[in-house]
Amino acid sequence: MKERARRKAERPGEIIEAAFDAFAERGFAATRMEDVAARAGVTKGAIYFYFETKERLFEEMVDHYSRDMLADAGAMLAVAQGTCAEKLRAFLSFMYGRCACDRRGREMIRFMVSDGKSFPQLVESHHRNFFAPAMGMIAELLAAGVASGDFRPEVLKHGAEIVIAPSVFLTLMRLIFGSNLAIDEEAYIAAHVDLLLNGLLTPAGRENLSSGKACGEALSPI
Amino acid sequence: MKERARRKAERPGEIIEAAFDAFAERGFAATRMEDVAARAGVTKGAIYFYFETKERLFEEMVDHYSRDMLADAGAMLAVAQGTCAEKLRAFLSFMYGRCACDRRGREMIRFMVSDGKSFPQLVESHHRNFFAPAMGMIAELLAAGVASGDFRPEVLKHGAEIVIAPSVFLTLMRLIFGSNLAIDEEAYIAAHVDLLLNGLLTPAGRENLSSGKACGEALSPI
Amino acid sequence: MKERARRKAERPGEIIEAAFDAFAERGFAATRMEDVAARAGVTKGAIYFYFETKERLFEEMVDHYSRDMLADAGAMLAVAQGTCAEKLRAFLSFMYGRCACDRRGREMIRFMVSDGKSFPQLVESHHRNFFAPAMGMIAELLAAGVASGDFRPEVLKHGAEIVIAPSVFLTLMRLIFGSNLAIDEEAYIAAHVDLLLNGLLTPAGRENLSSGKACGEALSPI
Amino acid sequence: MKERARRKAERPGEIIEAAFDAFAERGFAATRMEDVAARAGVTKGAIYFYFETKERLFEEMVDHYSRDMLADAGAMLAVAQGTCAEKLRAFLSFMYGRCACDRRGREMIRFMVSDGKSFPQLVESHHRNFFAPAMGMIAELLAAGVASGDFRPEVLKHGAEIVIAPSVFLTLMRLIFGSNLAIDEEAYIAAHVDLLLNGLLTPAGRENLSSGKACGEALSPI
DNA sequence: AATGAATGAGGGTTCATTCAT
DNA sequence: TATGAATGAACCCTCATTCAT
Repeated sequence: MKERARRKAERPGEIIEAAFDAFAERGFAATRMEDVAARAGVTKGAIYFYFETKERLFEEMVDHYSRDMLADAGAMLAVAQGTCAEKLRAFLSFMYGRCACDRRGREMIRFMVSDGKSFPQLVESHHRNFFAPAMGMIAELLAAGVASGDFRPEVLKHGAEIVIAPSVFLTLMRLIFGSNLAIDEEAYIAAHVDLLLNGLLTPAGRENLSSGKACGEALSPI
Repeated sequence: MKERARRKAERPGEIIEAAFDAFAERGFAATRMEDVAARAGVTKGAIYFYFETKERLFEEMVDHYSRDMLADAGAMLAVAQGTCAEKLRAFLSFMYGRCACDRRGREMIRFMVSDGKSFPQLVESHHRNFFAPAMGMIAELLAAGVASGDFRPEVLKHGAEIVIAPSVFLTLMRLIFGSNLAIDEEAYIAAHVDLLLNGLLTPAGRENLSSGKACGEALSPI
Repeated sequence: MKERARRKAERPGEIIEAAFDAFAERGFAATRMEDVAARAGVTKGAIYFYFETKERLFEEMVDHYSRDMLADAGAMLAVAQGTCAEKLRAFLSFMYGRCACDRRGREMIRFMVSDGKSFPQLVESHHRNFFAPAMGMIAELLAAGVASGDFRPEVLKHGAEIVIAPSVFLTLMRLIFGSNLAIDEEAYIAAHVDLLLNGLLTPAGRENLSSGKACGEALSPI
Repeated sequence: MKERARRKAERPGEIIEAAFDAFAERGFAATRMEDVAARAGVTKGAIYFYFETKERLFEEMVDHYSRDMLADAGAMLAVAQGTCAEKLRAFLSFMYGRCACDRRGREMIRFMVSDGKSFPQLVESHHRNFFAPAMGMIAELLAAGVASGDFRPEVLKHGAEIVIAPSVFLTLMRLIFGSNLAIDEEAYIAAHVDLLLNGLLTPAGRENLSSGKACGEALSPI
C-alpha cells in the first residue's frame, strides 16, 4: 500500500490546515501545539518533524494561505473587463468573496491584528503583497475613471481606501461578532455599490455605465 | 499619612492603565502579570489585592475604557445639531476622534478581535452598548434624511454600516500597520465625507446642505 | 520569625550544594533540574528564581567551589616554610588534601573531564587560576632547589608535572573506582614522597634535608 | 551482490567507530542516536538493527576498544626483555603510547570518569582487565627488581601507582585541556623516566642498568 | 497594603525507540 | 537491510497564583 507515501506528502498540508483552525480559534499564544496535533490527528512530536518551532509553523501557515490569495487575486484581475465601474464592481466582488465572506481571508486579518506585532515580517509581507498592490490597483482604476471623465476628480486622493472600506468593515464585524451578526449580505453589497457609484460617478459616467462603454486602460496585474 | 491613602485610591486605576498598555502590546495570552506589574510600578502580588485573576483584570480594564467611551458618545450626541448631513458629519467626527485616531478606542477593537472568543460577554456588551446603538443612531439619522428628502432612499438598508466603514477601516489599518501607515488623515476624512455625501444626497439634499436647513428629528442618545 | 529572611539568604547556597551533589552523581546532561530541586528540598520552579538556566546553575556552582579552592591554596602557600624539600612536602600535602582526598576537589576534576567541552570558559578559568599557577609554583620551587644545589638539574624541564602526578593519579582512581579502591592512603603518600625525594635530591640535598637547612627563596603566592 | 555483503559485515564496526567519536565528543547522555547515525552515514533506524539500545551500543563500543587495548598489552608484555629498568621503560612506553598519546585509550578514560557510575560493569571490567593486572605486573616487576637488588625496597608498597602516575597525568591533562596543552612530550617522558629511575634504583641497580644485566624473572602476561 | 519567595501545572521541544514500507 | 515518519515520555522552563511576612 502506498498509504505511507500518501501520508508523508499530505501531512504538512494537514498540519497547516489544523494550525489554521487552531490559531484562528484561540490566537497564537493561547494555542498549544497539542491542540494543533489533535486537530491534525497526530501527536505533538510529529509536528516537529515538519516544522521547526511553533513560530515557524505559524509563519508557514500564513505564507501558505497568502500564496493562495495572491494567486486568486492575480487571476481575477487578469480577466476584469468592461467600464471602469464594472471593473470596480469586479474588484469589490473579489474583496467580498475573499475577505469578507471567505473564512480564510477573514482569519488572515485576525492574525494580522492579533499577532502582527510578534511577526512583523508577516505584516510587512502582507503590506507589500496585498495591501499596497490592491490599493494601487484601485487607485489606478479610479485615476483611469477620472481621466475618462467617468469618475469625479475628488476621489483621486485616498479614494481607494474609501472604496473598499465597507467590504473590510463587514469582514471585521464578522471577525468580532461571528455568526451572531445578522446581516443580509446581498443587500449589504448592493448598498455599498449603490452608494459608492452614486458618490463616484459624474453625470457622464452614469451614462457610460448604462450604455456599457469600456473604460480606457487595462489594469496592471498585481 | 495622606500619601498612603492617595496611593490606595489610585492604585487600581494605575494598574488598569498599565494593563491596557501591556495587553495592547502583546495580547492577553502573551502578557504576563509581571509585565503589568512592572508597568504599574508594583509587584505581582499587589495586583492580586485588587483583581482576582488575570481574566478579571482584563475584563475590568476593558469595562473601564468602555465606560469612558460610552460617556463621550452620549455627550457628543446630545449636542449634535444642524442638517442631517451636519449631524452625520458630527457623528463621523466622533468616530474618527474616538476610534481611528484615539489609541484607546483603537486598541479596544484589537481586544475584540484578538480575545473576543475568550471573553464572549465582553463582545456581547460591546455589541449591546456600542455597535447596535451606534448603528441604530445612524440608521435613524439616515431614515430622517430620507424622510426629509435629503437622502436617497436606497440607503435605508445597511446604509449605516457603509457610512461608518471608512473610519473603521482607517482604524484597522492603524492597528495592523501602525505608524508605518502613511496616510494624510485630514485628506482621508475629507475624501470620506465628500464621497459619502455625494453618494447619499438627493439633489434637494444638496441644496439644503448649502442653505443649512436643519434635519427634522433629534437623535436619540445612546 | 526571621525564617523567611534566613531561607532567602541561604537558598542559593543550598541549591548550589544540591547541584554539586546531583551533577557529581550523574553528570551535567543526565541530571534533571528536578533532581537538584529535590535534593535542595524545593520545587523545580524555585531554582529558576535564583539561577537563570541549568547551564548557569552549573557554572555558578563550579565557580563557587573554585573560589573556595583558590582561597585555600593561597593561604597554604603563604605559610609554607623550611627547606625546598619541606616546601615540596607541604605542597603535596595540600594537593592530597584538596584534590585526592577532598570530595569537592575531586569532583571538580570530574566536571572538567565530563563537561569541559561544553563549558570551555570553565576549563580556561581552571587552567588560568589553578593549573598554570600551581605548575608555576612548583617549577619555581624546583628551580630554587636546583639553584641551591638541593635538587638535580634534570628536573627543570617538566619536573613539576612529574612531581604532582601521583596525587592526581590517586584522585583519578578514586573518581573512577570510587570506594572500591583499596588503597592505604598514608602508605601511598609516603611512597610518593619517598620515591620523589630520592629521585629529586642531590647528595648535598639529602644532607640538607636531614639537617633542616632552609631553602633560599620564598615562594610567590598564587 | 558482494557490495551489499561487504557493507553488512562492516556496518557494526562503522557504527561503533562513529559511536566512539560521538560519545567522546559530547558524552553519553548528550549524544543523540542521530549524531551517531550521521557520523556512520546511516539513519537512526539502522543502528537499532545492530544494537538494541543506546546503552548497549555504548557498552559494545567500549568493549570493542577494550579488547583492542587488551590484545596490544598482552603482545607488548610477551616480548619485554632486558634488565628490570628496561622492562619498566618498555612498560611506560606502552602506557604513553596507548594511554597518554593514543586518542582511543585517552577517551576510554573519559568514558570511565564521565559515565562510569551509569555503567558500573564497564568500570568493573576495566578494573579487572586492565587496572588490576597492570598494577600487578608493575608490582611484580618492582618486586623482582627489589629481589635482585636493583630497586630500593621502599617501592614495594604502592610503588606501582607512583611509577605510572605521570603517564596517566599527561593523559588527564590532554583530556581536560586538549590541544591547548603545550607540552613537549619527549622531554616529559624523559623527565619521568629520569626522575623515576633515579628514585627507584639502588647504587647496584644503577650499575646493572649501564651494564645491561637482565632482570631475573619474566613478567606474567596480563 | 504590599512584597517576593515559592509552588505546581503546564507548554514547547527533544529524542530514544518502533514499525510499516 | 535500511529508511524515516511517528510516537510518547521526559525535560527545561514559564507563569498564574498563593501566602508568610
